[in-house]
Amino acid sequence: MTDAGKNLTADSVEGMVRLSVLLPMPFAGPLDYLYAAPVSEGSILRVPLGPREVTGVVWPAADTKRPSAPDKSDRTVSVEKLKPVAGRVDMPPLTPDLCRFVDWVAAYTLTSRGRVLRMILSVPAALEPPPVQRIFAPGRERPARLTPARARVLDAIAAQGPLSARAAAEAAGVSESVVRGLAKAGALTMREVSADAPYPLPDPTRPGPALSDEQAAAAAAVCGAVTAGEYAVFLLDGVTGSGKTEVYFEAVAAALSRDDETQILVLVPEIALTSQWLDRFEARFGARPVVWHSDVGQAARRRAWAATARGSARVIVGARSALFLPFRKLGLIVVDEEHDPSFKQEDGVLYHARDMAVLRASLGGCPIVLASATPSLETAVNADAGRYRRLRLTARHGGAALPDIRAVDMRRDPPPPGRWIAPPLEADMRDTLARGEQVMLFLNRRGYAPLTLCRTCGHRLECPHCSAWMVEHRFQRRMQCHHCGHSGPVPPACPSCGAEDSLVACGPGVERLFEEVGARFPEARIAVMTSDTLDHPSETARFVADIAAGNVDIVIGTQIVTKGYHFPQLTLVGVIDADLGLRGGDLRAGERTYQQLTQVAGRAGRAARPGRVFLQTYDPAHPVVDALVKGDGARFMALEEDGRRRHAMPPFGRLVALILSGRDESAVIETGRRLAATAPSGQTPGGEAVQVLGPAPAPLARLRGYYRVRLLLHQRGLGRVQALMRDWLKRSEPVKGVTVKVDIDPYSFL
DNA sequence: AGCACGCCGACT
DNA sequence: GTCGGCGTGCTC
Repeated sequence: MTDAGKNLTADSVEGMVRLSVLLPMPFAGPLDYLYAAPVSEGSILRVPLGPREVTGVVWPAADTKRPSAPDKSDRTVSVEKLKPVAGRVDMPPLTPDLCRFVDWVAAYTLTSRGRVLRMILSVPAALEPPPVQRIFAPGRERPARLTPARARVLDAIAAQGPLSARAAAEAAGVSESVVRGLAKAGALTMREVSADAPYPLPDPTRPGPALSDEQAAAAAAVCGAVTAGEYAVFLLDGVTGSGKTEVYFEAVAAALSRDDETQILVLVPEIALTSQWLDRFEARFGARPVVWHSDVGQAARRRAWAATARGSARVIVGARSALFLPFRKLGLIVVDEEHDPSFKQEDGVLYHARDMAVLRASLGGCPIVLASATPSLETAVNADAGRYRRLRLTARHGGAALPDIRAVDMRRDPPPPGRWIAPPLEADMRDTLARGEQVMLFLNRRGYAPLTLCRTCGHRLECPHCSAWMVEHRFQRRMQCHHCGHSGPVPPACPSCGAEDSLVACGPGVERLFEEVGARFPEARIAVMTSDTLDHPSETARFVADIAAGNVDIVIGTQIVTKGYHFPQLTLVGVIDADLGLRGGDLRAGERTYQQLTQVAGRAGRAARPGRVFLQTYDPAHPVVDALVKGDGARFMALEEDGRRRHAMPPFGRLVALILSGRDESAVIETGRRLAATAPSGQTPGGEAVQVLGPAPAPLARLRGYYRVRLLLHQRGLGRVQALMRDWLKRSEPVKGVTVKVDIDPYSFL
């Protein structure tokens, strides 16, 4: 880094240019600095800020066509106050379309541009020179004393080429001091190289699998857009097991084949990013893609970020935050399982990665593929309106049949008291196991039981920080809050009345189901897959390999098992409580449950043997259950669409949630009152009716010790709501100690 | 976001 | 008498 501008005098200001620099902090807009020469927009700089030095990005001048209102602090700071830039960072500039993307996301989500830039510059270490590694190569001298240990080290390096001290020592079975000793004696020479070896390149010329006619047609459509390098949105709508991945792999191959620079981003829900997915990618392209998600360690993140910015990373697969990587030349985006609710970021900057991915593709001028067996209503409506091009895959790959789905009426065929598997499911489990096939039981509830109460006084064990029940985790012998992570021992007596042996578990969790299955099927080998048992990726890989190898008879799992896995011997799926997701009445409950149950059902019978799915329900006539049983998702989604249209709910209207939270309950309530008093009502300038509901206590009225109140704005139309929201928030007097979060297009109603 | 400045309690 | 709690406020 240079020190341009040191000892700056008043006169030399004349020769300097003014630069707008956006900092990765929650400022309203860029700050101005001086620099000796013009610098291209997107360049990454070091600039002084008060007593410290920070990283910033040279920002394009405000674009009046952008949806954002101009920053209030637009008046220019006088030249005398400007400080000179401290230096430049050795990294290619952010591309103009990435800068525009930051502006758009900030304007859309009502956050500052600086906060969005912070998501881009998420790995400060990547901007520093890459760490060096010391490697040892054969030297000129012959060692004076060639001990056996020394000889083995020299042999290892002769055979494998230059090695680090650790690698050489390991290969020779000696300690690192032997290696250093050889270097000191001149028998080895030490060299410093960048620790970041380039990522292996995926090879698009390797032959792909044979595609069905449907797959080939879909692949051809996407590849055409990739080759043309034009913005286009495809909905790849294929039943579970139809081979959507193979189709978009063809598009990845086409993008890789364009030139040596084009980059590809594949977004997947975090839990679908499995070793099985990576193995498939490697089998197709001969190398693993660059992986990006929250569990990737510090060093790997730094390397992935830098390689993306420099263009040497060609294919990046990641969770939603990968959308904010600094690509140089994006040629294709894929959003797999596009309906998945986990694409909605629920804290910090609230954005929907699928929607923002479409925006990024449009700004970057590249095609995007949204893939799902159960497309979201939003995407389906866009496809029907012709904005997206729908590509259908109607048949399972390799001729496998879709599973036979039936409802088990729990009123007619209830399980015995204290048990959760109804007789029809239990009978089929026996038959399935007798045939040597596998069973999966799905219950989206971690722990032993969702509720523990006292038989004597009726007291319920609640989290001290949240309005939520403590969940017993019997494997760990602890009570746990699933919202804040608070945990404690299982109390020996009721904390309220003191009665001993009076606490009873109510309802099933996967651990309780495990107990029941163990009792009913003592011979069976059972695996429980939840975020508790799969907290390390290596653990997950072991479980998955074990199941795929047929070493497990019954898999019990939460939603973690619903995606991404392919277990050829699995033929029976039992959904313990198909009604679970339908309670609570949020806007998308029906849609989400339909999608989730379709995905779990899709785990059954993916290979030669046909699959069966049992849905245990107290309401077999419910449209969701009915649609699944009849295999008529289209009718269900049409019904859902009709309801949303009638009520002008998304995707035919807009919702914005305000979440107020603070430690002091009365201050939070007061904020709610003030916001309600100044709430917009009537019609927007565009003639769309708006209405504000609330304030009401949030469904989790207390979370981590914070009181939470919600307001919901509903606009009966699709006009922009941002200006209206900004005005509203400006009109309302803030209360100290209370934070107000704005969630445009909320998904979760918690 | 940091980090300073700034005004009120328990210690050398 | 100081050290230090973290509550506002500024950073080009």
